[in-house]
Amino acid sequence: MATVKDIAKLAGVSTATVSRALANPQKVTDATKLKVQNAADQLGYAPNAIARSLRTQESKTIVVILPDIGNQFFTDIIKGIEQIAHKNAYKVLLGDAGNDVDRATKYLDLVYSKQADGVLSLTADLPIDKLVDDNAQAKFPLVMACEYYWDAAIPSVHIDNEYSARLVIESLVQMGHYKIACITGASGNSISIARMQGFRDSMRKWGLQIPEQYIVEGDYSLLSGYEIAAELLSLHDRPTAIFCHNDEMAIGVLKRAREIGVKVPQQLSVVGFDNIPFCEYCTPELSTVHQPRQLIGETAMKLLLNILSGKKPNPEITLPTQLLIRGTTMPPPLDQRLKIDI
Amino acid sequence: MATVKDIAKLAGVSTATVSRALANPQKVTDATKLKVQNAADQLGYAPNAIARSLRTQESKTIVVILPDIGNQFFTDIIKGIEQIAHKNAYKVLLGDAGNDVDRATKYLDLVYSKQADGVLSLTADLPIDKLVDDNAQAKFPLVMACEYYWDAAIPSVHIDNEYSARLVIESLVQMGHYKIACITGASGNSISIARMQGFRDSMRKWGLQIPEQYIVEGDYSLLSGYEIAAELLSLHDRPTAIFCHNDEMAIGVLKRAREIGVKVPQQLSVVGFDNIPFCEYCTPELSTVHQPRQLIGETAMKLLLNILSGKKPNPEITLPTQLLIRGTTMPPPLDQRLKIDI
DNA sequence: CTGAAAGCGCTTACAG
DNA sequence: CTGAAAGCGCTTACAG
Repeated sequence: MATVKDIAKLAGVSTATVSRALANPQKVTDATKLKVQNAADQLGYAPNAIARSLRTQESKTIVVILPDIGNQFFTDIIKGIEQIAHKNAYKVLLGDAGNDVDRATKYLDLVYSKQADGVLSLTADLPIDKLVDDNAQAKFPLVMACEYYWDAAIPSVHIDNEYSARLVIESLVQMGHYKIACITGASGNSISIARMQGFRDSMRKWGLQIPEQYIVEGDYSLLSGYEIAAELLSLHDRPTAIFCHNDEMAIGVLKRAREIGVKVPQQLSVVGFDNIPFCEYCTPELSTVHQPRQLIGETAMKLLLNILSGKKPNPEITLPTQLLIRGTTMPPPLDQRLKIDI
Repeated sequence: MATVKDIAKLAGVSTATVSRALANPQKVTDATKLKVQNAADQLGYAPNAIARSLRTQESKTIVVILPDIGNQFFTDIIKGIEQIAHKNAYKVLLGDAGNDVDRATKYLDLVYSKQADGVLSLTADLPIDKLVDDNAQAKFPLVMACEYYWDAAIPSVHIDNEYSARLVIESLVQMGHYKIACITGASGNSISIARMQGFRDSMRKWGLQIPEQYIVEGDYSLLSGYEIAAELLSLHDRPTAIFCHNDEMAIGVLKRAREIGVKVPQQLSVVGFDNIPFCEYCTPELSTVHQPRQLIGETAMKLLLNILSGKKPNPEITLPTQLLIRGTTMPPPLDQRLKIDI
């Protein structure tokens, strides 16, 4: 492999000039620029990014911590991140945590070992003391997307989960539903907590009860939706609607309902969250909350870029969502319909 | 950030000893090991991987080139790759090509810039001259998985696509289908070519014709299946079965059939390929060909590890598949059934 | 505009 | 077992 030294020799200049000619051509005569360029081409020169990193103390790489690469939801977010990153000459290292805190934490080492300049985390399932100091300030360039911490000053990009959940419940109540169950994400999950809050607030506003067994904890997988639906649908007082905290679980519910002969949406309304591509390919098509995923990724990356260049970024950005009523929701059977004056 | 120098000072030894105590503790007295260890802990030392890379000339990182991160199919393959990589102290850089040759090619630079030691490519949509020299030998540590080149000696791990396609067709023919259409991947795609070959061979074996308009090129997306199904199902002589070269397209076909009132499987059989998780959540559940995805990833990574450690690997490994007949296939209507003696 | 020199933080033959 | 020294391949103040 050719190095700057080889080019210097061939072009008859110093290594300093080679470096300048390649990186800052305006700092060099046209003649030398040409000489160096030719020599570099002739030798098939490829700069050693490792050596450059060591010298400049930056890797031009950021690491994205992904809760689970198997989750469709993150696809467009990553596309958004990559687009902005590449446009700004940053490389993206994707770290899949496989839903494991320790694996996720491991990726932070890349910053300390100087292989990455910053972190864009799509999970808040990380030990907070590794991220922030005693003043709740981030220890290194860090941005959160989708998830966030309540108690730390980490810049983050997310939707209004509480409000979006209220939209869902309002819509169901307007249709006449009052027996509404909910399948959540893991118990500590910040997103799920906010959606739960929105759910509870909305129900309280209408003076509606939530039986304890109507709230069940899932794990965002197809299977958990499928299994929990079995419980929910065999309840003595069966819910007429199920609000799932993501689309995968909702799709699991649809399958179970089909198998045990509960008609969707006539006997059961189902709402998901995220609007992954498969929603429109379900039978019936899944009602859900659309998130501007690509925009979330782009915005988060721009925030990180700001931090990386030394600017103080806005600490928090909230992006809009949209309730999509499709085929899995309709008013409940007449005898189970809420009677209120609207 | 503390460096070996700081530790050396604090522990009262040389930097050479620090390096040895940390990396090869057996080459050092227990006493010094302890001193160094303590000093390192006290300073919160994190080794600079960049400096180490520059010195050792290896990054302990491999890059995986992904055709499209949006494709569910690759999830488990990546899980397999990461598992073996991490177990062997290699980091994995995931590069999403977004179905773009140029973007895919860009990731090869990481090897030349010394940021990665080798490449594991999940796509063959790459300029071959960038990969191999005039003797068709790989220019750097490189392994292919799933896709491959016919004309280059690049180690690869894949299934027998031709044989698997024959399994599908045999099964359909046994049921009595003879009007079998096919939705392929992009025209140059090695996998799709092989599956097409298997399809043709099988049909020829039974003396069955394939009308030209029964073969349509898709792009492995939900949407392309959905759109192509509209053409296929409006044909004057409609096929009784459609073999899709992946599950996404098959799911698109299911949606279209539902919309225009073609009953699956009574009036139309559909078979996919890959067995992604969503297959079992379709209505009806999708018949498909199962690929041992995680094993493909693990095997490919082991192959790359072998190359990285200087061994000559087996050039090619074929892994078994399994035809899964589920709810989307059954014999065609009696009047459209093939009459043969089996 | 150009060059000589130092240095980023490690590791590793080479002596002792 | 330990240390002094060189060097991986760059970039960048500092002189000129």
